[in-house]
Amino acid sequence: MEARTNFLQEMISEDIKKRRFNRSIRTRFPPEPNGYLHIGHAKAICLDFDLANEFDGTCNLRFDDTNPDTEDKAYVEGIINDLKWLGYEPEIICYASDYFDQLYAWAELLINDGLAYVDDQSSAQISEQRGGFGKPGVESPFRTRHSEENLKLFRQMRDGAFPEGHCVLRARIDMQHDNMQLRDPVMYRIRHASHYRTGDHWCIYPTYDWAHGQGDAIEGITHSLCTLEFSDNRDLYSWFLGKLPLSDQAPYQTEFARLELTHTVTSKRKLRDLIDNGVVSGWDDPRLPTLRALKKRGYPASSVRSFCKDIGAARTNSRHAIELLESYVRVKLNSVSQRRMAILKPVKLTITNWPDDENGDPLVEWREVINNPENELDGVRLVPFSGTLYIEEDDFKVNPPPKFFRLTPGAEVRLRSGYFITCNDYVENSSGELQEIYCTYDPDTAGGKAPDNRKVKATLHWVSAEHAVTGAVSLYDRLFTAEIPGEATGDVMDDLNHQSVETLSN
RNA sequence: UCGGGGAUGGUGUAAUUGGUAACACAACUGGUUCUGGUCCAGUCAUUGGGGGUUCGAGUCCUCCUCCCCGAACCA
Repeated sequence: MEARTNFLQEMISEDIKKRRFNRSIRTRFPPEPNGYLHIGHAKAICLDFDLANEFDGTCNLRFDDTNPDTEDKAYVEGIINDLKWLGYEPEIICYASDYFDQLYAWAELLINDGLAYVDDQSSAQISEQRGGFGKPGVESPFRTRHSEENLKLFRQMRDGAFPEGHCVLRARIDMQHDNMQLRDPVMYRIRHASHYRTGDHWCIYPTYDWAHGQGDAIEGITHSLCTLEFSDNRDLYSWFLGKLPLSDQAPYQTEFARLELTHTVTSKRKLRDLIDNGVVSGWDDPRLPTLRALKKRGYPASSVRSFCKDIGAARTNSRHAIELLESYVRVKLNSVSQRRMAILKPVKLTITNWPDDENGDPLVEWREVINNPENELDGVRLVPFSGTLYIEEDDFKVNPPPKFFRLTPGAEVRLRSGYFITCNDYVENSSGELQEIYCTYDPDTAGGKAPDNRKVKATLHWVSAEHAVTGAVSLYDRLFTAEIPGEATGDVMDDLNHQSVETLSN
């Protein structure tokens, strides 16, 4: 795969060339601890970390924990582990809640500068006054409160004098602005809830907009990358930073398109619904696109990383075919996986001319089998071969369709690393189900090679009946039949693939 | 309705920044093969539409069309 440059790399190169920052490149990955990471986050993570690495910078992991109602410590730990599995190590692990004191102090600063005010209206009133697309908003009657009063009220908010919803702190920007984000956005709201890190120390919590850019500035972030839906927040991001006394050049925000994949969902709400409704077994169900699920399914982290690296970044909304991700997994697995033989749906196969050993029992031969045809260094293993074997039900057909190359009555095939066998007979039960297959083997084809160089059309997997170990295997398919789940009816549940898992055991 | 963003094959990303559409996935043909895997070869777009500038336009100008995001005390 060719590594192509994306617009973010060009942008950072340009900043370096123009010496936009007096410090090294610094990025951050800012998840909210209210769910686990999925493949969409993986793209953001790879972008944040790889960009930093590429330009000799660093990347922080910062938990955006400004909403005590929905966040939890368990998610923090889960996310840290998921990130580690993906193969990245943050420069530091930090939390928006680390900055609550600084944020509070800066809020008082804005109040003193007449740039923020306490609004006693309900959220419904504020929402209504915000106006709409093309309709300017109207100013709150509390917008002209004096700084001293605002400061007094804000401190009372902090000290728990008011119930939830009684008032909020708003930035004083412009109720007529075309960008709705700048119509006096809320900076603090009252929540009498305990926070998983700060406990009951605070009863006012900063909003995303008031916390995010400030956290970036505190950490010395240079490039704050996020997804497209935050585009309109960018002006607000810059506005806040422009009003604060910062010693470094302020970071700036750039957006890229989030990763969407066919036949799956990545919204936290939809994932949660699937779990809560018992459609899947949990956050790590192998049919989910969460990192812990991919891990459980056996996806190598490196293939997830190369996938993310190669899809790059752009500002175009798009949806990648899930097959592309799968192809990265296959490429990786094909090169590193040691092969083993297992029979999922067994049918008994007896070799009628197989010899006995000196005790009169069927001879057991230990055949040498290559572990990985892609890598000689993986060596070989010995596998027991005898006169009674299991082969895959699908590998035998009494009445073969055209182009069926495997075992049929009268046909000769190879048992991988074993012998050539020819089917002479088979037995079915009264209901026509296959019971057993009878074959003869050619002793001259040991190891699967014929001395006369005759070809055989198929090579079958097998397992010695006497030595076989039982087990259970789950075969997972995609969770949704539709490319875009829910596109037709609006409900993703309507597009569920009801055969997304098949568990076989014996 | 207003603001912001976007449009290159079946899918997604690229195009030395105005120089003759590349790479991957998918599909289809054929070949190889001790995994119907892998591998190899081949086929598959004149860039949303119109007009313009130019020797030359996916790249510049202009008009149009369509798509996405935004009116939480969510992030």
